[in-house]
Amino acid sequence: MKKFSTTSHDESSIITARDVAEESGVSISTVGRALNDDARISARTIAHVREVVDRLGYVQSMAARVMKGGSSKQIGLVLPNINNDFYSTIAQSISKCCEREGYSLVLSVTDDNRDSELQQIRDLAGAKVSGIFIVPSIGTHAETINLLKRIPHVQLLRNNRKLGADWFGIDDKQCLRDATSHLIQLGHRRIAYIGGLEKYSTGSNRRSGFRSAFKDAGLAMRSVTEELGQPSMNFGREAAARLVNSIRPPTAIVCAGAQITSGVLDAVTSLNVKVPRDLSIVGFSDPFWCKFWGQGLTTIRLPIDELATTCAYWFLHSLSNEKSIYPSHNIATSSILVVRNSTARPKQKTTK
Amino acid sequence: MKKFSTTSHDESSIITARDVAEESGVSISTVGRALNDDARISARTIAHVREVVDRLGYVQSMAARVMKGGSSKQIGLVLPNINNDFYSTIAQSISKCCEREGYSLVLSVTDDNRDSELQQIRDLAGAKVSGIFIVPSIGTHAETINLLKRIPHVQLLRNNRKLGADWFGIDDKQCLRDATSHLIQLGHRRIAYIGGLEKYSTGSNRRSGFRSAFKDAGLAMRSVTEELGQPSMNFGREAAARLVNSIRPPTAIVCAGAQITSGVLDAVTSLNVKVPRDLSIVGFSDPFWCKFWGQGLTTIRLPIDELATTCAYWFLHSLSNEKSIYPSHNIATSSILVVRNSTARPKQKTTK
DNA sequence: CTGAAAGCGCTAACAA
DNA sequence: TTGTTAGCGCTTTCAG
Repeated sequence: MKKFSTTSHDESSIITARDVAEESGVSISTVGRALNDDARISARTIAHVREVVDRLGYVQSMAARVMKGGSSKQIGLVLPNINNDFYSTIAQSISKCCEREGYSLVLSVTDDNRDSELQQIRDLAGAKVSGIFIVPSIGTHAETINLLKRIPHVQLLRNNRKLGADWFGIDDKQCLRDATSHLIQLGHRRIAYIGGLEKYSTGSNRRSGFRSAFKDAGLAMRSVTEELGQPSMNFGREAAARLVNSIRPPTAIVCAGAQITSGVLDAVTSLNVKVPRDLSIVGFSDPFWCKFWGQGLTTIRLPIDELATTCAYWFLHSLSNEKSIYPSHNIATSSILVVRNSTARPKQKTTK
Repeated sequence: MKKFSTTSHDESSIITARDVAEESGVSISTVGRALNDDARISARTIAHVREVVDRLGYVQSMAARVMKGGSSKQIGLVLPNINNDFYSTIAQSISKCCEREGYSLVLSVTDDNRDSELQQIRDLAGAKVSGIFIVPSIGTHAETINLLKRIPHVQLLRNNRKLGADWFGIDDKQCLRDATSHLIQLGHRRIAYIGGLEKYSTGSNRRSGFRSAFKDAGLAMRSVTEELGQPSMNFGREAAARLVNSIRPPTAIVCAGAQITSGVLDAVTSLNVKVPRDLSIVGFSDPFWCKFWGQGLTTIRLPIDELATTCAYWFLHSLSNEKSIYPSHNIATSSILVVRNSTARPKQKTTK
């Protein structure tokens, strides 16, 4: 039998409900009930058990509870990465919601690699997480999809039709149409679009938004360039450099991705391009430093914080309220164009 | 008894080793052994079991393994927040290390709130995480400390003496001394320091670095101001505004915190202060956008990525190699001052 | 090489 | 109001 000192908790073996039971002279089930505020247990016993629990520093074993069919009270968050403002804001918001609702957050960073994604979702399944927030990678493995059939999940931003129907994202089409229209109205015609590959639902929607701005304006897309690639800073940097150094550089660039924007800004800064005199730029997403860039960067401000929070509460509540009345499919449309000083009329007319 | 279709995995109940055993006509223990590549199981059986496992989409239950005394293969990461470059870089690095070593990462965001910290560490203890990375809050509860006595953990950046001895951080004193010396050498004397409270180990070390720069230069700290507060953007903004609007504003500001730096830059930008003509600024930490600020922000570049990676590998290895030969206590000193264009000689001599 | 059985810590159904 | 007991799914002896 174990012995405990009253003040120190250095006892190396793990404290179980049984230890608490012995120490407080009741049975194991009484301990369990006391901790769950079971109505059948007398207030006096509850208080006593609680006192012993505190003294011994007992924590309930999640493993045992899960084995009995209980919830793990863990939620998975599967993201391409976490070291940029866009996703880290999402993580922060979701994390706080989970904490308030009594869940722990298991973070999986996939680097947009489907193998990594599969491995991590296997782990989440093994841990019997109660649910998963996922920004799906592309070419998600069939096994991943099967695994997710067994776990409540909600997609964020990107939308893979093979996964569950629940999705929260932004209106990608609208926000790129607004950004592009802004440039068109300023008189730009030779506009370049730098965005993610069409394999990403976001990439395809944003590109279609870009194109629809031309249609709205009744313009042909003659002098337009579209650069599609990985939604990474590197790709943005390379694409921007390529455009700036081309024979007939565009008079404006629209960025269709947060990390792409960073890359573009980096390239443009090192190449010493005068913005907006020689080139107008519209960025994507509005981290707080955008106002610092040059004389201020014109960007599409996305309500990612609200999006993540709304999504998190909806999801966590639908987990407890057994798939409540809420609708499945949502779009947060409220992205707005913040016009600062990186966009202006083009120096010279591009169409006569 | 359950029935499985060969192609679909929609069976709603959970697939256990027993299901695999039945389906493949061997015993449960054989399944377990096959999956652990036990030498005693024939290659043919292993292959067969594996095939069935893949077909049924079986995933081992972590809960059951943990109950048998196994490792949860989960690691906790306890941070004040995640929505800024500093901590999100740490999270990214640690996440990748954990993935490579076969661990999942449980993310806890404390907001520097000790109650939240306690709650989250209780959860981590309940989940029987194998270890914890923690940036401790201040005034950590005694119960938190007791809980951590039972869980291998390593502190990051901040150092609470009441917790375990393992710590990885930066040389806070050195980096602020370097930053301050730079300003002194440029001729500044009326220098303001904006940093975290002394309750934070980082706050106290950085302040002492600031002061030692004056000592090194043989200067009294007559015209110096020290603003101490929460290491938040808001505090940085307020402190900077206060200084700029004071009767005798400083000719230079040293920031001793990443978020404080953001706040200072924000204030200085909105107040339209001419940098470096009227005010020199040294920032803390070097996210990629620092080169965009004004003509480029002079900052202290910290090796946070390397720090986190080193720490993660050391920690994860010492978890498996039962507290290996590595030393306990580490400092990564290699922070360097990146001089850009936010620092210059002061407009007029402050000391005659 | 493989199977049977005990038990990890907890919850919940059944007794008392 | 409280105690007893049977598993949850796995690993790990000990027997074949």
